[in-house]
Amino acid sequence: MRIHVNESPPNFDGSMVALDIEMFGQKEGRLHLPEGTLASLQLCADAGDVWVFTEMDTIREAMESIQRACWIGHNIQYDLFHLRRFFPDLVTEHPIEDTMLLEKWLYNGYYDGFALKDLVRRYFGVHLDKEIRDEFETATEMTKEQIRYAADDAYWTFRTFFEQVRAGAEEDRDLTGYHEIDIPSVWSVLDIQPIKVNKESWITMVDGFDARAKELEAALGFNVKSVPQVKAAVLKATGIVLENTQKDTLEAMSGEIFEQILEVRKYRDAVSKYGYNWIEEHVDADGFVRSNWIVTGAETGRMASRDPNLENIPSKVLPEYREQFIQSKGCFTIVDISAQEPRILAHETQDKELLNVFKNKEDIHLIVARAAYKDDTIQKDDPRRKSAKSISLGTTYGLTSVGLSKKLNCSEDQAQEFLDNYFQKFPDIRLWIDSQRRKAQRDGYVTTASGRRCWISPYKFGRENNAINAPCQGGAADFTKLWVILFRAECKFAGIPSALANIIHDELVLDHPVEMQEIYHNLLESSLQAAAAKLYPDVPFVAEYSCGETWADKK
DNA sequence: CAAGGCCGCGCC
DNA sequence: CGGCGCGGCCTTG
Repeated sequence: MRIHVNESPPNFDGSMVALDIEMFGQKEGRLHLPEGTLASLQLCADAGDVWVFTEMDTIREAMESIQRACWIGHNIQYDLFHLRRFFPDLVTEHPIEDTMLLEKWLYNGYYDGFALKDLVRRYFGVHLDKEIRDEFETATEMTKEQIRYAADDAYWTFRTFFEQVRAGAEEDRDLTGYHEIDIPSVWSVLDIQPIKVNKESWITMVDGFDARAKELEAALGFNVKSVPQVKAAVLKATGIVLENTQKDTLEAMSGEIFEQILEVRKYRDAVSKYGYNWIEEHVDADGFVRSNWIVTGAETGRMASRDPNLENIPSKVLPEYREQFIQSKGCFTIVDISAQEPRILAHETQDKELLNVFKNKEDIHLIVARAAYKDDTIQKDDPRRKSAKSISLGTTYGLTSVGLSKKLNCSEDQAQEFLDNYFQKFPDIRLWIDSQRRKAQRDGYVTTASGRRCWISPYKFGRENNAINAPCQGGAADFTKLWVILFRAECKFAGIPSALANIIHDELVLDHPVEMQEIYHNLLESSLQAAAAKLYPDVPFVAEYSCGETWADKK
């Protein structure tokens, strides 16, 4: 391999070019923030030469030289994010490939390492040394070794991509979903705007939680976060020997001590997980939060969010938190898909009754409640409707009577009866569950609506449940990704920004000027229906829309 | 003493 | 009963 440093780039028109950057001055956990300076750009379009550029003007020249090429990266989202900071005019939507996303498309659930190092080991049996990477944190100029290291990454990214394509073809794998869902999603997540929080109000709120936790904790006299201490205290106070100290377990008990423990824990967790530290770490000087979005975060194909995770901000337990997320452009539009997973279950199972529930625009949880309890008089406000939610949800998780009985705090026999009644009403669900389990056993994988393959490890505990859950959860992820892709395209066509500020699995949050509310509503709805028509043509999809000043302003 | 396993829990 | 990310406790070497 020849390394060309700061030479004039060749003609890359029409090529497949592996692209990789190195950055100076970045810190762990903050790689996704607009921090650090560009150290170098490496390009590789054949296995013989790598072109390394270390000066801003030669990097610009190199970026210009690849405008009519397809870019290949390993986690190219990272490279594009930083290159766009310095050369916004040269990093607009462009043909790309990604060896990490492709590897996940091919083998998610089969392997568990998806770093370039892992791929190079798998495909070529070569060990890549990554220790030199740490030097970039404090360096300001590249040494010979660093240039060599940087060149290696582009070289191996290039070779890996073609090896993956070869392997995929050999196994007769369909890459349509990778190209139509995961790859365009890179542009979707690059497009997610920072979201504003009310820092002062957040701190005041946490002050209150902290004071409450301290007061209650002092009265209890032991550490509620310590399993041994909680078990000992409960034993002493009630004589009960606890198997675990989980929320569900304690909630099922009656007695003052259980309520007190849960109360302290709630506020303790609030302060430690979403408290002063969260503000300090994640709220930038401008009052905005910038999360790291991961296109394929879960084995099912779901996205993930970290540093901070914006998908698990309390909403039910302490609704005050979502009030601290505030509009910065006028108002939020919050849209979520109603009963997303049950709709996908209807598509997967093709159960006539279940399909009819949605075709007739009926309330799924109410219908399930009436079936499970064999009582047609149940109405919307009946508590049994809420229990039925656990049955609907549980189906997609592979629930058993044991799990359901714990959730509903009833006997196993009773839970079994509810399930029997449920499957009697929706017989094809049970058939589908059996067929998924057999398929996972026979083929080693199940698939989602986009053709995404979820490998089910035969050695993993609970694999039968994964076989059922993966198509539902993964199919829901496919849907949301496609929805956002189509929505972005419609916004682009309309000449307006996509305004996307957060994605929470089946919910989108948009931050936009008040007068744009109607147009965004219309574009969200038309892209939603287009995504549904493509992936789930036989099930009607319905979304609920809200507008307001904060994320808590949801119907 | 740091590292890592485990538990517990927030969201969907 | 499925999927994540993350903080704290507690054991390990």
